[in-house]
Amino acid sequence: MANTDTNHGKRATIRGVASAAGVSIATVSRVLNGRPDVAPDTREAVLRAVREQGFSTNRNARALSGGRTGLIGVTIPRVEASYFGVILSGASEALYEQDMRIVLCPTLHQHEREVTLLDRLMRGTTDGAVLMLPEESSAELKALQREFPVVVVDPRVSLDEGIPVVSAAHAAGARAATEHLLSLGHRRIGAITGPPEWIASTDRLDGYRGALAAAGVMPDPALVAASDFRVGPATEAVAAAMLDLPDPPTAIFAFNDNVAVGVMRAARARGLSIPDDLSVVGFDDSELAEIVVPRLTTVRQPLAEMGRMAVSLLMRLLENQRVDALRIELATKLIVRESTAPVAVAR
Amino acid sequence: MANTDTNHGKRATIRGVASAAGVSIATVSRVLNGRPDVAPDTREAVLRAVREQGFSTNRNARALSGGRTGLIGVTIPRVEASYFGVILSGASEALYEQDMRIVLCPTLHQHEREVTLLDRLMRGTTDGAVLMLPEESSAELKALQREFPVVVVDPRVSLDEGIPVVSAAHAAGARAATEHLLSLGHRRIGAITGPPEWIASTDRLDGYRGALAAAGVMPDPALVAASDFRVGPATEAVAAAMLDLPDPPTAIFAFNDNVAVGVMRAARARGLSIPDDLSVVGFDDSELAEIVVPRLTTVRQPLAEMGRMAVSLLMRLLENQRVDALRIELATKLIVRESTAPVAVAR
DNA sequence: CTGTTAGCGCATTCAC
DNA sequence: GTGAATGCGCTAACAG
Repeated sequence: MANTDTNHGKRATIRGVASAAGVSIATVSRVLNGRPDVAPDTREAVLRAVREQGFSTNRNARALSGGRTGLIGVTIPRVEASYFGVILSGASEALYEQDMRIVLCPTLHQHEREVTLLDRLMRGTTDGAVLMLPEESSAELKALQREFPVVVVDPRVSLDEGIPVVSAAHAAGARAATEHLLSLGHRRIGAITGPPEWIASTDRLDGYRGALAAAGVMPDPALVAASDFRVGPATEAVAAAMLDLPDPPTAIFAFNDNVAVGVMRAARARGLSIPDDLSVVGFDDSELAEIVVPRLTTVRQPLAEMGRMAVSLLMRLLENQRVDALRIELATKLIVRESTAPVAVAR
Repeated sequence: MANTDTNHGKRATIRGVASAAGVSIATVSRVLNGRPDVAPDTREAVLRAVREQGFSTNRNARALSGGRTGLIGVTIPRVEASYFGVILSGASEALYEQDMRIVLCPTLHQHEREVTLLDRLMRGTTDGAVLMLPEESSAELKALQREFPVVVVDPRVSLDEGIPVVSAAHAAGARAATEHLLSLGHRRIGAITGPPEWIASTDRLDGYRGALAAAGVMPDPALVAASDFRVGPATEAVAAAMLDLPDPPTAIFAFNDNVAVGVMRAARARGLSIPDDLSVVGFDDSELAEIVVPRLTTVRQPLAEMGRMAVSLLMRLLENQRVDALRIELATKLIVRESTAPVAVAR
């Protein structure tokens, strides 16, 4: 069966290009992969043939033969949550630029699905993976990472060294938020954290306390409470309790924007005006921040950047095998809007 | 080089399984693909070997040889937008159940990227694709669809017949929203649409007008205005203009939730209370709807269902080649919250 | 029912 | 510098 040089029927293959250019497929492969050992004219001829036939390499074949699949797995708890969506978006842009594509794996926060999915990803479909908020333990991740390039983004709990991870500078962000409040004259500054075992809680708490200490403000344990990170009655109740304190705070630093919304609702329910009676700072700079009235002062996490950084780290892992900085923290930024104001003079 | 039966080094292959089970690789392939023509004991033996070796088929090899890749492309304008995220989430769930995976292609609303991405998807990486809001013309889509199974979700403009598409029942949803307002006694009901060339605008407008007509309410052209679908000053201005009419509406049907937020802001700026002075209905039931104060009455689109439906349509396309219902409209649902109330008696 | 034989499209030694 | 040959892991006709 002679192969037709003119691609009329099916997709162009390397063979067609080779014969059109009057060279062997090996040579075509070389120029396709940017090898240096090809004569300029030969390269030229091949490229022309490639162009004429609209050829592009079949990734499956390449994967089977060479190893690389050009696909990167991304596990994500929930696709519809824009928080993760933004990280994903950053990662996807970076990958697009590298001419690689994403295999999406929504885990729904279920450990079992993570395991299944990762297992599948490893079975030749994918060159590596970006993991968001995995429920895996450090041990599992470490074992995984031994046979499969992986980087974790925004881990929920503290991970062992040796596991590549990129996250936001929680402590620094929290410090900035607290300092902002302090600079407005607030001294009784409440903090509503997330789940105590999460990094996002502990690290931000460190920043909060650090800022207070640096300003010589005595921390009041009554002004620190935990909540989950969601909007809802639970969060509002926590906020309410704090506002009902005998000596209530004049400002509250909510450890994420959802919590901040809860605080605002609780305040409204008590007839407190924001920011006049109570200043509120959030964390994340989610879409909420612009929607809410008044618009929320908050700490922006570089979510998209984290996604980009994760893939660039992963890419280096795929090549060098050895990278110097395995753990990366990206700076946050305080976004001042309308929910914070100088503390009221008379109270 | 004799292949080691015990898989100690690398990943198990079909060959290893075959020799372990004492059969040929062809037989293994058969049971792997659920072919009926295998003796029960043979099948049993093979399955045991598969289990013992922790074998699973290399998808690249299968793709190269057989055709199927087990991958479905999904183009999405912006991953971080939860509107699309929810559709994606539905699609991804359905795909997960089918043991297929998503190759994600964010297009950023750029036609050029869509073309590039689709081109790549077709080059053997993917078995078919789900397209969200493509900028492609009907002609392009039709050509595409000829050589590549594709279904469009939530098209922005009207598409030629023959192109498989799943969308929400815009008109019916709008009718329900308008009827709700009518049942509350409203007669002067404004409508703020999206871009006039979008289906979401025209179809919903039909529903709005239909409901009005059915109730014997004369439509007032002054009560219909267009906006883009985003939150922002432009939308607020449109709403403001309508509220400043000599004979303003007592209710406004915003064609999506973003616009509804704009209406609420414009109303607040005029000292109008919602829902006492003005009822507002949105469309989409986005996250906003629950956040906004008062919480928004709106028409819920079955976004996740649309995603699921799109893949199930696609699956059938991949098998039968012929499907009866190529165009599917999913029902919407009116969600009544706090932004609508009976029309004020005295005005 | 089961084994044999060919490739799928490409990357990759090796020679030349 | 370039070409011929070999195999990646699997599916798909064919035979038997």
